[in-house]
Amino acid sequence: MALTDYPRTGRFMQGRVRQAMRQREQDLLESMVETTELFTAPNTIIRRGEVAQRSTMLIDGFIARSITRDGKRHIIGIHVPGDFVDLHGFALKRLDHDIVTVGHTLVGYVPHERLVAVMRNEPHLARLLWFATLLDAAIHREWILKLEQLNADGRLAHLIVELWHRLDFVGLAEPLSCAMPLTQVELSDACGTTAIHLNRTVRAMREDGLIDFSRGRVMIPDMERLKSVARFDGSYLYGDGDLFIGKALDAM
Amino acid sequence: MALTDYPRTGRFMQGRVRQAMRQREQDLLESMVETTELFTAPNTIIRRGEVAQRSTMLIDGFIARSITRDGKRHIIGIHVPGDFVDLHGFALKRLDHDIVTVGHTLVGYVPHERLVAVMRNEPHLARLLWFATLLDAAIHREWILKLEQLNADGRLAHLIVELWHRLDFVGLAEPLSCAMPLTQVELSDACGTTAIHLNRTVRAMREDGLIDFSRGRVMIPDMERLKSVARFDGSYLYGDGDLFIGKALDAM
DNA sequence: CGATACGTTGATCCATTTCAAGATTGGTGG
DNA sequence: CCACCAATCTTGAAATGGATCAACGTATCG
Repeated sequence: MALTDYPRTGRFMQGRVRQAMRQREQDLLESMVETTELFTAPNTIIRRGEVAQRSTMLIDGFIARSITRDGKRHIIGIHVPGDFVDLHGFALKRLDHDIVTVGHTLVGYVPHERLVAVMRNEPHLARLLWFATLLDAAIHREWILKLEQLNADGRLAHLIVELWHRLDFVGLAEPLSCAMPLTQVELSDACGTTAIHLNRTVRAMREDGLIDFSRGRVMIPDMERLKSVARFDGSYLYGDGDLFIGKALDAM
Repeated sequence: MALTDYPRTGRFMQGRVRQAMRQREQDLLESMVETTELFTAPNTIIRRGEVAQRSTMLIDGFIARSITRDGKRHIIGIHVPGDFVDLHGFALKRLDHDIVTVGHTLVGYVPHERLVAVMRNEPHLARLLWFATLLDAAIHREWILKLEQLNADGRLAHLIVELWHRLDFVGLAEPLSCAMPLTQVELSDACGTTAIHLNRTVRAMREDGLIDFSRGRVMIPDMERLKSVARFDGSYLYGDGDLFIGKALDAM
């Protein structure tokens, strides 16, 4: 997958409300990226508590939000290309979690002063940015639900199905597989289980024909069955399927 | 506690960035409440999937966000007076969860067309509203963390300490106690455990002198010890203590 | 080719669920 | 005011999912 053969912000809100963005706004957003940076090894882009002067657009690869407590790392969110990873850092100023790259990652940086200008002069685009942070919150809520509701196999299934859908929105999923660069330790950090237990869960699900990992990808032989293990209902992802949202946003 | 001896929106952002609101903005917000409604029995104000034409300001009492899946209810967030409970419903339009009252509850309704006007004419107040939804998201993240990190006693301790702090922000907490109208079943729905297990956990914590429930209140004999059981770090609540946030918001 | 991260396995212990039932409380109508 | 009903809280015993401790295999890469 080439890293630079498409606009750097071309995936923002793709599959969601991107069609609500006017061409002018798309160009403006693209021009707001001041610099890009490529990480080829795990790296903490922003640390919890830091005061950020810029926000990060994920262009390619994966990024996790993590918090380390009592010496143990916990992953509280995962980002895919097109995500405005720490847009909330603009209004919140200091973040309550770390932003860490996973595998090879290309990001673009948007200085906060350019966001200030958008807030002042581009109310429609500003609304779209607000909407983007609300989507994050909706995903948070689903994670809360899955942690309350499911045990290890369901949690893992849910994580995979969610990532597949989000990658599909931005054109990065195959029908029966998608990239999955997280290690088992990282998966366990995101599922709230021990790495050991997650490993056994993976084996059981593999033997059951639900998932299979190989070379940074996950294979999903039977999506419907995996969804049912995950009790997955994708409406929280607010995809384009629900055309109403875009219209509602326009009417704002 | 009288229900109407203070402005209906007087607690919005209190303890957070309310001091960043100009008097004009405070008056404007107050005038945006079209009607109020008092619930004396459990009630679902808005149902998941519904298209809302107004948002709900919680004036007094408690409200939970819940999702029912596989016939089991899960609580994914709890609101205290001053919270703009479903402000995100304005931009998201349809909600991904229910909004249910807990005990006696007084709410105010703000029609969405008045929010549209704010978006157009009041950029500073609009930013504050955005900030309010980002606070919600920060609380979501902490819930994810607590579910990944803690077991039953820690989760319950965390829930209580968080609610105590949020009530304290709006002047509704006593030094060693606060209102706690949730039943044990509801607490278990919010902690991701069985009601039975939560009951045993409550007993153990009571015997240990950590918490005690009586007549809709929770007593906290030793806040520091409870915080340590909860591994509590309140920075995610973005309280006034961090004056920088308000200033950052003004500079936006 | 050795270091280092990653994946795998076994055995034991503990937290939590499940099923089943009883006790307590609060509210309502007679 | 009491009787009764429903919701809430409480307890017991057995089954299970997951954590923990301690290894060992296996990629991968400089």
